[in-house]
This record gives sequence, structure tokens and C-alpha cells, in this order.
Amino acid sequence: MYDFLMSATTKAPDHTRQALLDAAFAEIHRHGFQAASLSQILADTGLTKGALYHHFPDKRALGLAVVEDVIRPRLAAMMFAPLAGSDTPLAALRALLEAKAADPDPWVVTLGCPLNNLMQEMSPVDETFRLHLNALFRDWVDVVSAALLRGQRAGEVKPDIDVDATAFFLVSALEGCVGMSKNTQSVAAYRGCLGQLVNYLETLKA
Amino acid sequence: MYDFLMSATTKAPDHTRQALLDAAFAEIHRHGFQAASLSQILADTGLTKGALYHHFPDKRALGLAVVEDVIRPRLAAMMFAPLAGSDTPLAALRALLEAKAADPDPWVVTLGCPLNNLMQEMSPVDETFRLHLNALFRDWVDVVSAALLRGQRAGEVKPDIDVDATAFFLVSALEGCVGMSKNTQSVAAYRGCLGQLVNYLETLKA
DNA sequence: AATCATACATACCGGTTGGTATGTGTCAAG
DNA sequence: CTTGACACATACCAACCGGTATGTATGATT
Repeated sequence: MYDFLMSATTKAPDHTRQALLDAAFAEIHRHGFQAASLSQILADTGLTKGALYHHFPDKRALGLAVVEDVIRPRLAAMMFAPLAGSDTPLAALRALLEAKAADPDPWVVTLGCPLNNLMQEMSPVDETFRLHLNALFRDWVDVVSAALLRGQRAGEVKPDIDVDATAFFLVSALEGCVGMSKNTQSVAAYRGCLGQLVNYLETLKA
Repeated sequence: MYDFLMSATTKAPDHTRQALLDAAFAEIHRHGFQAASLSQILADTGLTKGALYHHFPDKRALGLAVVEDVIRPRLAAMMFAPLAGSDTPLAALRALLEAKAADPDPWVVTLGCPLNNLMQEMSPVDETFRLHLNALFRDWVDVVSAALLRGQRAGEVKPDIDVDATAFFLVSALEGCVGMSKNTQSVAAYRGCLGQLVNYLETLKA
């Protein structure tokens, strides 16, 4: 808030770097990576190109840092944590989806999932980007898959399903729902699609 | 008279316009609309800016024409036609998905669904684009919804499901599967995700 | 034969982009 | 007290962008 006072007296490189990451995250979320303007990011932060290129070698490195240092922690907190160690993944997933339906993040409905946006845009364009994004996506699927496996052992999940394929489909369908809601620009569509996903979860019960 | 005999040197405005649309479609499919380069489109077609701006007032109009005159007919032929008039939509959808799994379009796996790509990119950025894309998406959902309704009346589909919400989810999940397969860059993931979608279809049977 | 709209090609423009080279103030170490 | 690395700011650049203004060959109309 009072950055201009601090920068006049004290150096805070970590804070500067984080400010760049946050502004880059917002700019990329709005316009995508390729259309994201470095000038806009600098205007938002009140910094200059000197600061940006001191902390990051180029635009791509900034984008990759956003993936690893912003998107990954957010996703871990929102989607991984609620499933970690749960032996009733279907109940946990249902609670998670219903919480999102009850209190939808307006940024997600209007701008979509940051991870999915970048995957759609960058996967065919930049292999390094694709690998980083795929690793994050893969981690997500693995978290769901592991939870489903524990659910099978605990008797909550049908024993004959392929947990990995199911987890892949679950995450894919969720991203699909978010994406379509973004195009429709309505929380009603978002809720409806999440509701159908909950219905699908019911079919996985033992 | 006898226009079809005219050589390449004579003027063929319809052919020129179609060539621009085809090249624009390919360029947009690869790089997205915002990153699509008009210069590249002109290089691909061997035309110049004079031709482009004679047929289209600006880049946006070209993009919208691609949606209406290229993507819409393709989608109608591939996804709408197989469901039109069918009283057994689950069987028809299953056949459609299994055909795609058996013979996957490499361009779709590597570059994604052109409609979905544009929806993800342009919906938050350009309202006119969003409306055109949403109309097309809505038509798709309505085709599936109408088919599911006929399936209910014919006794193939469970009578207690919300056909419109189900259709919305089906299309969303399909787009999600395509998107995730694009990031994974593997036909195996594509097949697996489509297989799970077929499994979901089974749960809709009466 | 003269006219005129069509269907392009050519040349050019202002603005923005990512990126770089250099300057400057701060601070910690020697 | 000096030195030097760090953390930026300033100024600048070539490349590319979408868009425009103008020129020109063609074909149809009158």
C-alpha cells in the first residue's frame, strides 16, 4: 500500500518480485499470456522495465513463474488440500463443488480457470509452458485419483472403476464446466453444470 | 457466363474470400485470434492486404466470418447432423464418441476444438465475439437437448433427468476432455476421457 | 468506345510490442 | 572511506502489428 515510501528508503526485492507476479497473474488471467502487455503490468505495479528484467530474464520466464509461484499454490490451497488424506472423496468432492456453487468466484465465472486458460492457449504454442502446465494438471489428477483409491478401500467408491481415468475425466469435466460458464457469462450455468457433475459423482458410489 | 472455366489469373472473388477464410481459420486455430497474424494469413494465401480489406472491413470481421462461415458448418456436419432426428440419442452419441476415439483427428488433439479455443480466449475480451460463439454453442446444446427429449419419449433415456442441463454438461465435459487431451498431447488421454464420457452416457439410460 | 464499379496490389503509417544498454541510488563488506 | 554488488529507473530500439491511401488491371454496362 505504501510501496512508494518503502522504495524511497528501503529495498524490498522479494516484495517487488511478488508484486510483479501478482500483476502478471491478473493481466494474464484477463488477456491470456500472449496478449498480456508488459507495459500494463508495469503500469499496474508502478515499476519499470528495469525492475522487471532484473527479476526475470524475459516474458516467458515471468509467465512460467506465474504458473509455479502463483497458480500452483492457489490451486493447491483450493483443490488439493480439501482432498488430502480424505477417505470419503465423493463426499469431499461434493462438498467442494457445492461450496463453489453456493459462493461462486466471480473472477472464475467471467475469466475462467487460470490453469485451464493457459493450457488451452499455450499447450500448442510453447512446449516448455505445456510441460509445466501439464505437470500441475497431472498433480491435480493424481490428488483426485489417490483420493478415489482411498475411497475404494474405505468402501465409499465403487471398486470396479478405473480411478485414474475417472479422476482425469472429473477434472476435465470440471474445467469444461468452468469454460462454458465463462462463455455464457452466467453463474446460473455455472451452478447447473456443477450440479450435473455432482450427479455424476453419485454414480461412482459403491 | 462459364465462370467455372476461368483460370487463376482471372478474378474469382468468392474463391479469394474462401481462401482467406480457410487460411484465417488455420492461423486462428494454431495461435488464437489475438495472436493470429494477418501477414501470415496473406503469406499463406499469396494475397495482399488489398484483397483482405476488400472482403473484410477489419480483423474482427474476419474472425467473426470464420466463426459463422467455417466453424459453424464444420460443427453442424460433425456434431449436429448425426443427432438430427434420432430417437436413440444415447446410442447415437455413443457411436459418435466411439468413432472419434477410433479415428481421432490429430489436429483436434494437438490444437483443440476451434470453437472451444475461441470461447476460452475471446469471451472475456470481446462481447460481440462472445455472443456469436455462445449462439453457436447454444445451438449445439439445443441439438443435444432436443435429441435427449426425443430419447425420453422413445423410452431410451431416463424420464427424470433435466435434458437441457444434461446436454449442457455433456457438451461442456466433451470440450473439457478435448482441452485436457490437447495439454497432454496424447491420443491415449483423448480416448480415455471419451471412454469415461461414454460411461456417463450409460447412466442416463432408462 | 467510353464509363465505371469491382477486385485486387503496392506503399506507407502510427502505435505497440518485447527487449536492451546504460545510468543511478542504496547498502553491505572490506 | 572506498569499493562493488544489488535493485532498480530512464532512454532507446528494431520488429511487427492492424489499418489506410492510393494505384491499377479487369470486366460489365451503357
